[in-house]
Amino acid sequence: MLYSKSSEYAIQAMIYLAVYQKDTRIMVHKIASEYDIPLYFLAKIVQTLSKHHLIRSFRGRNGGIKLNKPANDIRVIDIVYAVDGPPPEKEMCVIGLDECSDSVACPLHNNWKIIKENIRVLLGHENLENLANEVIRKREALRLQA
Amino acid sequence: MLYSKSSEYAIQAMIYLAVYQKDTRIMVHKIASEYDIPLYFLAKIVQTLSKHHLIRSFRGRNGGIKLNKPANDIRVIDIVYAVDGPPPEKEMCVIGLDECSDSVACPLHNNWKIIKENIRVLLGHENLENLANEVIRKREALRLQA
DNA sequence: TTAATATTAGATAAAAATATCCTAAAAAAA
DNA sequence: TTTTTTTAGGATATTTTTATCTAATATTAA
Repeated sequence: MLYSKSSEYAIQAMIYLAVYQKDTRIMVHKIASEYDIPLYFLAKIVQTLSKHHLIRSFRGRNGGIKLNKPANDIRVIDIVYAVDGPPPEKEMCVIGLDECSDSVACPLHNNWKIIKENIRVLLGHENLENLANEVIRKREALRLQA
Repeated sequence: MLYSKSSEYAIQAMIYLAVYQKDTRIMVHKIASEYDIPLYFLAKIVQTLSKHHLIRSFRGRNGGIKLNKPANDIRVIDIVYAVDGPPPEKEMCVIGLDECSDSVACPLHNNWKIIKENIRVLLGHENLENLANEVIRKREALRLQA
């Protein structure tokens, strides 16, 4: 949609950590099976997150991973940039024309610009704490309902 | 971004047709070199567009392709759907959680919903005639400037 | 110290997207 | 009719993304 499958998995994993973490280490295996993510694939992604210091990882018995910063200090966009890499220097034209800039815009340029800005704001604004709280709230609502 | 490279090329080609077409046939080769699209790749895409009746193609000398409908009757979204296929029945959750629907939404659901709707509206609203006129207007402005 | 357990890391594989090649078919010009 | 030109279509190749496997390393428990 906007980020890769890898980033999608990464966001899921990070939300999981934010929801369940009370300073305990959580196994990659656990997250993978919970969210149906291929284990070894997630393991790779976790390594990337670790290298970007978004999480800390611990080997061996009682090993696992945990957030490396307070959840409210990690934004969705940080995760996406870590996994997919930062966005290209010069924003690509949405319909691939190279005579496209703010001054000489392609015909869809201005409309897309607004939408892209909205996305950037959304991903930059949401932090893991908010998202985790949302998830918890929803679960609770579902539980009471049943 | 939202559509494949193939769709991007297709949009470019269709805009080209809308801009230059005066019922003349335009060679795929011409479009490919103009926009730096791999010729044989574009040829494939053109076949798809043809099968979806968005263009008509003619073989042999003086052959080429042309729009199959008035430019104002072709929307960007038609091109994207033709090339990438229609969108999936049930909209995927943007962060891949499957307990996600309007009633039980994932934490980013509602925000994304608005953005996705904006995109859909934009692509569904813009037609080739508008875009072609924009391109022509911009070119003219550039020409006068020089 | 040994065994069990989790991540790390490197290699490999499978799938999907993008790109290329070659021959055929069609159409017009010579 | 023959040649030239242009798209059509099938096969193949390359690249990128996603997924898997195996062995190594670190850590803790027994």
